[in-house]
Amino acid sequence: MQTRVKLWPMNAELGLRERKKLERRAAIESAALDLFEEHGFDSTTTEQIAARADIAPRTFFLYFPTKEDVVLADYAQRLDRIVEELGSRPADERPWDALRASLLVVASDYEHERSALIRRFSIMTTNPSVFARSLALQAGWEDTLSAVIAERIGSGHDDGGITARLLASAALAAMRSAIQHWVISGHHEALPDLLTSCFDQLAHGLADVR
Amino acid sequence: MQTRVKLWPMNAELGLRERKKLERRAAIESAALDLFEEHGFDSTTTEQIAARADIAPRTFFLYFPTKEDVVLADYAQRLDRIVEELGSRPADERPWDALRASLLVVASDYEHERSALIRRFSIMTTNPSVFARSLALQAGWEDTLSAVIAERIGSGHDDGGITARLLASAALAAMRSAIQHWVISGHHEALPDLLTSCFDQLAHGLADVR
DNA sequence: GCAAAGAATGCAGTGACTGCAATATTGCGT
DNA sequence: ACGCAATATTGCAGTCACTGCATTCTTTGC
Repeated sequence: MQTRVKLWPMNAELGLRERKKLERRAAIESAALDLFEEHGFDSTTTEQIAARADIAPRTFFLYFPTKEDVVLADYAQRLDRIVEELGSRPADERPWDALRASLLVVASDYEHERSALIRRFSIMTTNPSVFARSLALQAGWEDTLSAVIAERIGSGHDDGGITARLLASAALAAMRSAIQHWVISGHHEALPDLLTSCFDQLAHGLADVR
Repeated sequence: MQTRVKLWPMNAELGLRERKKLERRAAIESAALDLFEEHGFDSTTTEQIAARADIAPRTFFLYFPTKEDVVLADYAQRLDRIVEELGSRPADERPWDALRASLLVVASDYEHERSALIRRFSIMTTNPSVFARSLALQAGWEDTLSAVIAERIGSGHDDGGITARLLASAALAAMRSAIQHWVISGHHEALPDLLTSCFDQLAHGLADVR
């Protein structure tokens, strides 16, 4: 068993330039999260973040497009991970099962990173603009996933991709529901179990609930 | 058969004050949408909107919390309509069917208001911040709907409301998928039909797609 | 008509974000 | 080592959404 920490992916073969960039990004991120926790998201200015991260105010925006995005800096890698997993699933597996398996990977990442996530989530749910940005990024996930799924189910299902979109959309809805429940219930149940149960409920018996 | 126009609900019994407020709100909205179409959302300032609506710049923010919200001014009433419909559904109907029926009401509203909606949608999909705000508002719908559904299914299902949330979330996912497809496919198919088909796919056969 | 409640306005900010021009740092060939 | 090209950082000046507060108008109930 191997504990995967990976704050940043291994950056052995990267040049000095790239490595510094990664480091700086991480420095900004951690400075920002600290400040958000201390003074709240709204009361923290990008200048303060820059100061603590030892960069010029202007430089902040070379690394993050908005203040909100700092809180959600991990989203891109999460999506990569999902897509990667989705690509490595057997071609004859049903899309729904492939989606379930792929999202489970992320769910267990989440489970392992609990404490770091709680920070982010609490900022996210507290602050409308961060929350909104988070949903927008997830909509991007939906686009990506539905494109991958559309490719998977191929031209047999030539419905303009609505089935693929629906699959992706439902899968992410399951994910959000599971996470939401996980968070508000104080992480009693394991996230992967919750997610599995959501997927099951969606696949069977959604219409049968009374 | 009765055509329901209702840009604003009938405001016969309202006092002058309330009536003026409604009018002003509508004036701001229409001024804003015109300007957004002419010059784009980003290049339109709230001052310009105020100028065209004949109000002081400061007053804009008495009517709308953000510039984004002008584009999404109808969302509150849509939700009201859904909840109202949901409340009038027979108590023994299955939640999923009740949700379907309620969202169909809004879908047919949408269908009838095509042209007005296209304006909004094109702004929404073009502009990230409007899109994000739209998703945030829909998340609010999800909260409301899942609370209503939770009440409906009662304490027999005492799972902390995750089933209710999942139902609401899936229903809205169906709605979004249907709308998205409706918009990008140029409104060939009728929105209510698309929505029905999404609901059906979700309820049966989601897991069976290959 | 009058006083109290509520709405509109003006003013003076704050802070996120941008374009641009100047400067510093790094990578690479010699 | 050295210099040159590429790239990253910085500073500056500006725009604009949005806010609090004090002031002025408008409506309403009497």
